[in-house]
Amino acid sequence: MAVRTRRGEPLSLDEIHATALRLIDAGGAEALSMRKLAAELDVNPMSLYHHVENKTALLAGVCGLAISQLRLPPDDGRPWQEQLRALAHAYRSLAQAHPRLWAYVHEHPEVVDRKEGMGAVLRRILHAAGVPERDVEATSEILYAFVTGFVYAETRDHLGEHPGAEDVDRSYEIAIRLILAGLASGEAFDTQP
Amino acid sequence: MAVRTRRGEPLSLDEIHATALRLIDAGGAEALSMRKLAAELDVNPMSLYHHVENKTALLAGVCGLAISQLRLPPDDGRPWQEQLRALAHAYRSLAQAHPRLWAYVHEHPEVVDRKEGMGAVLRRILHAAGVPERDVEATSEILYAFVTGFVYAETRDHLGEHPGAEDVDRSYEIAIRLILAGLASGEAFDTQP
DNA sequence: ACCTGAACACCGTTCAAGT
DNA sequence: ACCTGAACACCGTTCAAGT
Repeated sequence: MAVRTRRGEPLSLDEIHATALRLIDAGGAEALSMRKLAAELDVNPMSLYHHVENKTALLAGVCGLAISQLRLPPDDGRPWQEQLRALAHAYRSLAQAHPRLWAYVHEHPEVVDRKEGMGAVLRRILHAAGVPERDVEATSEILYAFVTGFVYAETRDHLGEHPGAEDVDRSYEIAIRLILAGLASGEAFDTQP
Repeated sequence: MAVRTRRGEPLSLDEIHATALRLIDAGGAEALSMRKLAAELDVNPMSLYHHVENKTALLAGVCGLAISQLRLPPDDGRPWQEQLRALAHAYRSLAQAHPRLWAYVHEHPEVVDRKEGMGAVLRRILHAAGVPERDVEATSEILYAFVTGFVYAETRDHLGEHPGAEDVDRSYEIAIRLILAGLASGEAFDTQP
């Protein structure tokens, strides 16, 4: 719409990422094309390849940028239940900020390193929650899948409409409590195979 | 590879669906193209449009076919825990039979009617589990998201490699037990907003 | 009725050439 | 160094024409 006054000035990676994110927020990652992005930047499509290896790398870059904005809750003295809530809340907030990008992240798990960041914090919390050492890793992956699955479904459902805050937040509260109660019971881990 | 002896005989919708499913099993829905499918059927690409409205409708058809193979556990007298296990098991088995198609289903939730089939059975079980009436619907969607999120992550992780049955099945068992224990505790539902 | 060939409007990406 | 135009190998789909 607005005519951009580029043309001449150098075209930075930051500018590419920012514009790509804007297009993804508007239409989803599947609607982003190198050619449309170039048009939005008022630049020849092929110029992009000077700053970015290919489309996959571009998308990975944008995802990495968003992921780096996840503020992981610190290891203060709070009970593990509160820390787990805080972590889930941080993740959900980020997804809600860029729901369409987050859908892409969920569909391309290879762009996020599960071993660092969220994974490490999750494992620490599960340890504090008394999960047996041998099950911490598996439980971490399970909870990651639960929370991402829930947030994916939630953001997808509400992409068109307004939030409808009331019901959604109650759903979220129930989901968190189900997980906390399941963990606290300890019943999930007493197998002996 | 093998030269098909079509050409002349009429080209049925069933044949199209079956061949599409085979291609999806091999390379995923994103690798399926109308042109490749036509080549595999030894037919002009445009002939497909005589049997199918477009690519989206074709994929919806294949998904519907797979979904219809879900054998929902009957309402026998078993305890709700066992029925929930059976339902989750049925869903997971189906996903494991066609993991790449199932990824597509997960990424396109509009192709499955959440109100019927699994949803109805889930709600019945949750009712039997003592979930308060007002929370049955929300809890059903939460558990659906949890299970699909887990199975999606699981099948995606193990698409290349062999199952590695031991660890995976233990993970699955922990996931189920977490949910069962969370539900049984009743702690998720005693809010008063 | 069922199939087809040519064509249109898109893609991502390579490569040789321009400044 | 950075950008570009033409070209290649793909897409989904429309439409008028063939049997």
